[in-house]
Amino acid sequence: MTKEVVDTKEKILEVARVMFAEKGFEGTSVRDIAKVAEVNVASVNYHFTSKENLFNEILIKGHNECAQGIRDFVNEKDHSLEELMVYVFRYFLERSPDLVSIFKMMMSFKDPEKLIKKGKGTEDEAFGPPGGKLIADAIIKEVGANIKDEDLHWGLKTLFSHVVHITIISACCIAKEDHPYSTHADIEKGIRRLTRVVLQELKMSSK
Amino acid sequence: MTKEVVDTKEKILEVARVMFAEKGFEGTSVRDIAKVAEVNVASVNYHFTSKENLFNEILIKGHNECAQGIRDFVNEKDHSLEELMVYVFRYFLERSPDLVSIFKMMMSFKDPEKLIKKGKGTEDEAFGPPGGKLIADAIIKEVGANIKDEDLHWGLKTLFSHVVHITIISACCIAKEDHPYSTHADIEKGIRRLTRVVLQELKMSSK
DNA sequence: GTCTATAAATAGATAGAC
DNA sequence: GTCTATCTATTTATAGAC
Repeated sequence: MTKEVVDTKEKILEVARVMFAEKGFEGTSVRDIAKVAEVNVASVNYHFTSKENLFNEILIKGHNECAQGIRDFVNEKDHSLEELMVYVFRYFLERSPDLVSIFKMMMSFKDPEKLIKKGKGTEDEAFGPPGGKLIADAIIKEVGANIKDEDLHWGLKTLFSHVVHITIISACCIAKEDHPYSTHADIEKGIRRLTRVVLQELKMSSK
Repeated sequence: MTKEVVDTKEKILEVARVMFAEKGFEGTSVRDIAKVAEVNVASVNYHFTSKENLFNEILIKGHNECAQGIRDFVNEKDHSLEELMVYVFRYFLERSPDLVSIFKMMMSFKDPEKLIKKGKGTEDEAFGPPGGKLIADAIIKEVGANIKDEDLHWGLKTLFSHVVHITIISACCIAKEDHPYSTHADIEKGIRRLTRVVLQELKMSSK
C-alpha cells in the first residue's frame, strides 16, 4: 500500500459518502463518483470490488463512527439528558450525509434483516441510527430505576425520533430557506424544551 | 378515451406509486412498472410523456389527496388536537407510500424550490407533508389566541415531525418486526401522550 | 391506444497493457 | 495501482405497423 493507494481509496470513500446521500444508491453512478473524486473509473471496482460493497462499507463506517462519538461523549463525564440530546443533534448534523444515507436505505429496503446483519460484526448494537441504548440509560438515570418499561420506550422513541427527524430536515431543507425559528440555535432550544417536558412527564408517571 | 385507456393509466399510476416509494425514482425502471402493471412498456411514455412527469403527477396527486383528507376531517366537526393528530397518523399510514415518496424526494433534491413550484397550481399550500396549517389552527384553538409565535412554531414542529417520523418508521420497519410497544395502538397512545404533554407546556407558557 | 422493434445513452464490471 | 478499451446488460424514449 503506497501513499497513492490510501489517497485514492479515501478520496473515493469521501466523495461517494456525500453523493450517495444526495442522490441515493441507484441515483449515483460509479462513473460520476470517479469523476468527482478525480480517480480512474476502474479504481472504484479495484478497491471496493463492487458498487454495493462500497456502499455497505460507507454505511457501516459511518454508523460505527457515530456510535463511538456518542459513547465517547457519554463516558467523558456525567451529562444531563438535555445536554446529551443536544450533543446527539450536533453530532448527527455534522455527519448528516451518513444519517441521511442510513435513513434512505432504511426507507428503501424491504428487508431490514439485511441491514441489521450488515451492521453487526464491529458493533454490538443493532444497525440503525446509533446511540439508542445510551439515551435509554440517560433517561433511567434521570427518572430513576423504577421507571416503567412502557414509559422508557415512549420517552426514548419520542426524543430520539425528534432529534433524528429534525436533523434530517435541517440537513435537507431548512438550511436553504429562511424559516422563522429554524436556526440551529432555535432547534437546540426546541430539543431542550422537549427533553424537559418529556422528563417531567416521565417523573410524574413513575411517582 | 375508451374504458381501456382509463384502466391502463390508472393501473400505471397505482403500481408506480408503490414502486417509486419502495425503490425510489432512479431505482425503479419504466420497464418494471409496465411489467408489474401488466401493460405495454410504450404505454407509460404514451400516457405520461416521460418517467419524470409520471413521478411528478403521482406526488402532486398524493399530496393534494392528503391535504384534502385532513381538511375534510377538520371541517367535519370540532375535533380535539389529540384526535386530529391521531387522525393524521392514521391517514399518513394509509397513504404511507406517498409520504415516503415525498420524504425521499425531499431528501434527494438539493433544490426544494422545484418541489414547491411543482406542488402549486391545485393547492394554496406550499409543497411538503400536507396539513401543517390545519394543525397550527388546532393548536391555537386549544391554547388560545394569545399563544406566542415561538411557542406555536415549537408545538407544531414537535407534534408534526413526530407523527411524520413515526409514520415513516412504522411503514418501513416496525411492521416487519415485533418491537415491544410498537403496535399501531401503542403508537397512537404515544401520539396522544405527546400531544397532551405539549399542550400542557404551551398552556403553561402562554399564561 | 396498443404493440414490436430499435435507437441512443448509460450502467457496472473486467481484461490486459503499463 | 493505474490506465484504456471494451463487454454485457439495462435504461429511457420513440418510430411505425396494426
